[in-house]
Amino acid sequence: MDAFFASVEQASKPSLRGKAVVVGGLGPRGVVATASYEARVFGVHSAMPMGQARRLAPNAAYLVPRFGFYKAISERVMELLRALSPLVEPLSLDEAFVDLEAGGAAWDEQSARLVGAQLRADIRAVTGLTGSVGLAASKMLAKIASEQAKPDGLVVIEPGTERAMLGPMSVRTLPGVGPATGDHLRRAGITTIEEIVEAGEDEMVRLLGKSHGQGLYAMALARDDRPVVAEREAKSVSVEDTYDVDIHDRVRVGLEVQRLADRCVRRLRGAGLSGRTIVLKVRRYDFSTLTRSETLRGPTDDAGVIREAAARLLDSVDTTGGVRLLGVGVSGLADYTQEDLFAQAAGERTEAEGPLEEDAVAPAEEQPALAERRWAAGHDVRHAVFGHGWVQGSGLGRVTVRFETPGSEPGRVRTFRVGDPDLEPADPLPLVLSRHKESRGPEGGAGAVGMRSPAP
DNA sequence: TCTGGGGTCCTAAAGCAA
DNA sequence: TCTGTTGCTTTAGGACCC
Repeated sequence: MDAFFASVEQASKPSLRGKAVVVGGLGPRGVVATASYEARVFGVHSAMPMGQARRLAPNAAYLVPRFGFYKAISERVMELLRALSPLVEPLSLDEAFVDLEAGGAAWDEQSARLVGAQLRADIRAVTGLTGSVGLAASKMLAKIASEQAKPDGLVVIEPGTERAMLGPMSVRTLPGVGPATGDHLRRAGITTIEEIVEAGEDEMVRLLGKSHGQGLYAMALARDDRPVVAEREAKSVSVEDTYDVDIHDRVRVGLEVQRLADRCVRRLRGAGLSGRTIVLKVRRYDFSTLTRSETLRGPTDDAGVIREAAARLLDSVDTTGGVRLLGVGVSGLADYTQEDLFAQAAGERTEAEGPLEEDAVAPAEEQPALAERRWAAGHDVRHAVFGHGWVQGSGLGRVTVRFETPGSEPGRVRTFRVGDPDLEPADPLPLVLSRHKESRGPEGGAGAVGMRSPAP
């Protein structure tokens, strides 16, 4: 999907169409999750600190992500993909590989193009959003093709043309080459994919190690036979929080770790999982990050056990100077939900579990944050008189709401008191009227789509 | 107002067992 | 019994991806 989060917001908010929209964390330490193409013109891009984005595009609309809504839309798209083939491998909410050959949906360039075009139309009809399709003989190439196809396009890489196409491209095009590897290669005089080929496999292994070196060399030759894998099991579950200001108080750090442990356990149990290895993550005031882990004798999903392990791990960490982020994770996952056989690993474990189930009441000091969350920028609201709208901004005891819906004209803005009883949070409205196939548009969008090698 | 959150995979060192 | 090799597990960190 093209600029997925931002596109969803533009589709639900007519007044934002054609405008610069930035979705991401709005706190003092937020980063950009997605920028609309209009915002990218100003140089705003994913992972950029929000403050920098605001300097570059001060007049853009800044919105908090609505993951639940994006997930629901993503589900609809994934359904369309699964109708094409049982082999669908989601990479994220807005991207997936599809093995069209395995599904019998396509067997050559011609049939693949047809499927891709129809898919784009279907996605447009079902979600109202556009996206892009990349068609090629491997996952790597399909991914590159889909990048080229964005926004709102379809690109086919024809078998036999791969090497010539890749040759002049930057090494950074290859999946797995990020800033560090890119720099490493550049210092060795390698900036293009053909230079990887010229350097040879041995040199790549010498530079990057066996696994990475061999992998990249193969990619540079357009050799990639990784299969599309439908169900990949989770290998870890974790939660983490970055705090608006560094935490110095050691007691508070301990409390936060307990809260994170509880949240982690809730997620773990929600997925019906247990795990053996508990991981504590600490990012300090200077952004240095360290992890400490402990492996139990058997998997657990017990809040007391995981809390205690996290607390023990924290004991071994120096937090003087302040802490910017804390995280708790569990890996070494096992599938059973049973009461674990080894809970006594924490021998003297008391039932000091406290209020775990369901979010305990937020501490008083979080009340302002709570009010802001209730009126988070971009979230939907309903007013008893003016109807459905969304929060444009809030502060100083006021909320500004724009009253419009996906199908309406751009709407009017009104301001209310934060405590106005006529105003309440609302669920997002569907982006497309739930019609049947007849309302299918001529254009559409989709995620990255892969196709296995056609027979030679 | 410098740098989110949720993951995956790889490497290397150290301890231990065969 | 001593020494060396190999391999597995645990731990810590880093790179990368969306």
